[in-house]
Amino acid sequence: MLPCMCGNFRRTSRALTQLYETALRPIGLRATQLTILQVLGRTGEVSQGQLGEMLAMDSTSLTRTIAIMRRQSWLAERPGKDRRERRLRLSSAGEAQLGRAMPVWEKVQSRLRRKLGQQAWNDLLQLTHQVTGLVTTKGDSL
Amino acid sequence: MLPCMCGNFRRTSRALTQLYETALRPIGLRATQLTILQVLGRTGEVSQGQLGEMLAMDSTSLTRTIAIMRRQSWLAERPGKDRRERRLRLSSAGEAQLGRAMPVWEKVQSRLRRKLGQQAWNDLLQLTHQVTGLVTTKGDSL
DNA sequence: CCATGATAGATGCATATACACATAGTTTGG
DNA sequence: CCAAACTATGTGTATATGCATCTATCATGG
Repeated sequence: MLPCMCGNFRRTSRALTQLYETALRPIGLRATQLTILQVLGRTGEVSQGQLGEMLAMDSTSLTRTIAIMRRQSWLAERPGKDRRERRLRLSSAGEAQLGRAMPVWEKVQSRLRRKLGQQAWNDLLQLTHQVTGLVTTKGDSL
Repeated sequence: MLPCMCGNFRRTSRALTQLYETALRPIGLRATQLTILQVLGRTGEVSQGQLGEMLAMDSTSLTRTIAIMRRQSWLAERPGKDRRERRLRLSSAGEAQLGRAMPVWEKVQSRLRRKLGQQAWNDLLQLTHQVTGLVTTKGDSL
């Protein structure tokens, strides 16, 4: 058991990413890309900066990932009233890709949930969410 | 709260990585590199493949990280009896770097533990370890 | 001992990701 | 209305990471 919380999370993320990406490989989707499709599917149109905040990801990092997803025609964008903004949403091809991904994703989720047990599963979703909130809160004394 | 366990872990990893790397930046150490120093400090000499297994990381990915750390002279290596293997250990400069990193790391760990509470902290270390084990076990029905 | 198949690590390629810095557009005090 | 400060995103650069594939070794059955 690594004593470092960060090292632990990074290791588990690598393991989970391999699990999910192995399942998603046949439909040509990476873990990050699935997350973006899922978030946009829920929220509708958001700016790149808002998306970065929701994902705890540097919004300039999203520039490259979005470019890749646009090449696949999964995303549509338009400028906002503030013309510096890129407002992003799923294209119809993006909705279709999300539709192909969901059954695969649900199967992986289910198998993992069964292995872990409902209690540990719920605890993990809650705790990881809590940590993200604690760590990303502005002005915290961390 | 993202519904995807993988997406959740990846997001929390990004947040934690920023927290830890901000603290480690003054001594010029990345999160992955700290983990490798800590593991080698504990285990002594191991092969690249063994290290990859301990970190749930593709051992060929380690080739590049190890090269970077060797440029900093933090690692020493020698071939094993099996001459395909690279057996790795900390150099004295690596031990010194680990020594510089530990107080910084402990401070970040403490602050986060205080914020989270001892119970959540322990639960997280245990649960993340469990997930890693479940997901990386060979021949699992996942 | 040798041909075969298996394994450890190296390399090419692609994505993920952060940060520093450059740019364009916005906001605001005067 | 304008200059200064601020903000959203793009770009250059570096590390992180996985997979396919290649090479050097090793292990094993004849």
